[in-house]
Amino acid sequence: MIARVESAAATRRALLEATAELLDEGGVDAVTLRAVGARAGVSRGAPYGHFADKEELLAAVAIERWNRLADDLAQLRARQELSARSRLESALAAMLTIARRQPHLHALMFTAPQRDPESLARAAVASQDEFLAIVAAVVGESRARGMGALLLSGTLGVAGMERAGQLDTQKWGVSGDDLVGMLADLAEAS
Amino acid sequence: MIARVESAAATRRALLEATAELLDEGGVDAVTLRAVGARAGVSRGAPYGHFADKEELLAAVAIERWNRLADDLAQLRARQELSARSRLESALAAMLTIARRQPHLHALMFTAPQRDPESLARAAVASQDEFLAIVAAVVGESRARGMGALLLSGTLGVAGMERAGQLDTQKWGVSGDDLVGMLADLAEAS
DNA sequence: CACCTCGGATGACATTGTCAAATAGAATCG
DNA sequence: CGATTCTATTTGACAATGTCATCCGAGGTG
Repeated sequence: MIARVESAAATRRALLEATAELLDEGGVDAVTLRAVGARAGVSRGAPYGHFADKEELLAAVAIERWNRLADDLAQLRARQELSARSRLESALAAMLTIARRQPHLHALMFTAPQRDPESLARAAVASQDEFLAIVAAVVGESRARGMGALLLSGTLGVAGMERAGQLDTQKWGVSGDDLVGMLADLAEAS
Repeated sequence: MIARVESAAATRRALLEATAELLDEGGVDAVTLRAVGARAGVSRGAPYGHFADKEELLAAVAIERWNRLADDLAQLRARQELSARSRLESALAAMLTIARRQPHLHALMFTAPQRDPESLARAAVASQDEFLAIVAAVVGESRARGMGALLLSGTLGVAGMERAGQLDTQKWGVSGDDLVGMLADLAEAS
């Protein structure tokens, strides 16, 4: 019955990809189980064979993105030809890029599901740990945790301001990129 | 027809308050037009006499909260018996308090409506200007805008991390309050 | 070949946002 | 004072949606 589990896993994968696509294209409102099913080539009820409900399907997409980010950060951390500072800048930029290119997905990554809030938080830990290591290379182990939390929050805040349309460069005299640059400076100077 | 406008305005007010209550109690999913109408003592269709659609009703609640925050910050700015530093700390704390006590409303305040994104952004400007003035009293006019953007983003980010359950004090060695304290230190030191 | 297992399909239902039509009650005018 | 107009509100209706109970059908097993 290997064909069976293969096909079942393929369906699950198609559902996740269809969900991610619809999310990027039209936001969370565009993600209806019927649309997901149609795009994945199955029926509207198929998701219930793989996920408890719609929220869990969305959470699964967010978790996958967290895992991919962890991989990206791990690879970044290993690039010793870069300075610690530029690795940090790249890490911050990577997180900001998600927010800019996939704003709805990014919002989902920071939205705790009602049913199982732990699953999302657990998926985020791997990325956070990689990020912590990158920060530690700049500020040292002793200050890494506090500074890491500050940089992570700061970047999330910049993403949030941008998404809300409240980071008018004319008004503030700085762009989102400037702000993450300031955060990186802050780490290096500490 | 004074009685008319009074009663119509009263209905509008009741709708806004019912929406805010339901939002606080059960999140945005708990805000159904039927529930809003029931709590406000009107029917499910009554909101359409005052708001274009559900989104505009929710945006109106967010706008009201922005306006109230602007008032609070203006009052805070006028309290000259406090040091500039403690006024700044209070301002940051005020914004974090909204996120903690009314997380769903706070999220709405940073969610641009599809229909009229400008209305929300415009309502936020008053608060931002008050905040800018409070920051300027600490860092001076020249650095106020850039630092203001950094502090505002930082606080928003802390709120977001807390709401997502991703600001584990054990893991990071700092609390949300510690982080806004770091932000205030940062301003003062600049 | 009969049977079973299980992913997937389908029918059904309650909930919801939305709008057109109907209603009522106050304001205005003759 | 009576007729009319205006407008906030109600109600009926409908399509879209999430969800579940039930059914189907293709593998694999005896």
